[in-house]
Amino acid sequence: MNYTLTKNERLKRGDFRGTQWTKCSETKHFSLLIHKNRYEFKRIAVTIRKQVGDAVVRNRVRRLIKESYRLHKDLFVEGYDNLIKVKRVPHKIFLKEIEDELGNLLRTRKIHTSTRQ
RNA sequence: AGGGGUAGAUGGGUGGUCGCAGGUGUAAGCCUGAGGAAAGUCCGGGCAUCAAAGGGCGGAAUGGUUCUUAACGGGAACCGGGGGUAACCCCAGGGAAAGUGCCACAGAAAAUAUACCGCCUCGCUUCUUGCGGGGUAAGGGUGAAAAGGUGAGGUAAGAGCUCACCAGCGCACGGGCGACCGGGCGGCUUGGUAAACCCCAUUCGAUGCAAGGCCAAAGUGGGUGCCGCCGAGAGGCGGUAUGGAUGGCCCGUCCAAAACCCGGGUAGGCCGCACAAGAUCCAGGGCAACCUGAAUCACCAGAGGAAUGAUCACUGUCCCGCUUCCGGCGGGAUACAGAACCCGGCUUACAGCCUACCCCUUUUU
Repeated sequence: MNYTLTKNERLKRGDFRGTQWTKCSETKHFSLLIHKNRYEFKRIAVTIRKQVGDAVVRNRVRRLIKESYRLHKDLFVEGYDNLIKVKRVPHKIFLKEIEDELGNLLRTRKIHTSTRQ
């Protein structure tokens, strides 16, 4: 188990073109969309709309989500692209809160991935 | 001591652990990694492409003067006007006798002046008085603004009708590079609005790094005007001057026409891309903005659905409470905000703390 997040694990511009995303689950602030990729490993991307907050808040939320992914990689499934959409900004932007909500997001997801495989 | 004005600085620190991006290195590792505003995208430039980026019309911007600068709508000094006891601050600050338009409500009248009340006078009538004609902008009332202001003379009552001073206009003189200032003379006078159209002067080609250049999977070939005649067709001969580009339009200019010519270009990658109007410091010039010269520094952010993060410990600053001999303990606060080609400005946001100079008031001497 490694706690890294390299460039290959991030989605690039071409990965968004014509991709059919499947919405798996959703919490108060986030929603999770996944898509089977053609690699052996998992990848992640975070999207936040400009209307959600200013650049400082958006940066902080994205970094904390990436940090949570890095520390809990085992919760994600291999061979899938994960797109986390931030619908609105939580009141408390701390690592603990983001980790907890992301845990909830992934726990409610399980059914969908099993049916796809 | 209190209140105020101007200019500026700072934008928490140290260490550990887990990570990210770039550079370097065979590797281990080492080095570097957001801001004063990175923001708003409001101006100006560099750079790049567009057919030479040419002329005219249109359009846009600017608007006291002189400087400064790569350039500016920025900055400096000065002039004029306004505000403040003062330090100081604010001003799109050219033209209203080139023309057109507008000036709500109120008011008699809002621009070739006008007569509602009042004042004076004449006629008729008459007990008081009333009616009609004429003169009058001194007074009343309205308004943001009422046809120069104040005073004296003058008059039937009045009026730049006359005179003095003031304001404004014109003329020459003196001073200043200039905006303008000063005193003098003249005739006595022409409302405001140009961030209404407009006029004048000056400036501006367009588009922005998603500019643009190079390589290039996949997929796929493309172009060669029109008319007439001949010919089965391929094609040939002759004629016509058209088609396309110029990004608001026109002129002008350029490109293409018979046998072959050539690829263009998506995904993706590389470059553009950080040595630049560079930073620090010194000397000289200038009231200042700024300029000139010398020295030193250099891997010093370079991402791309977008790195610069997370967490722990100690600690700095400020506030509150408790305790109190220095002091200690507990709690809280620590802003605005995130590079996206790069610079020079402007504007806006900003917790706390600090510095310099200046002004006013009070007290003491």
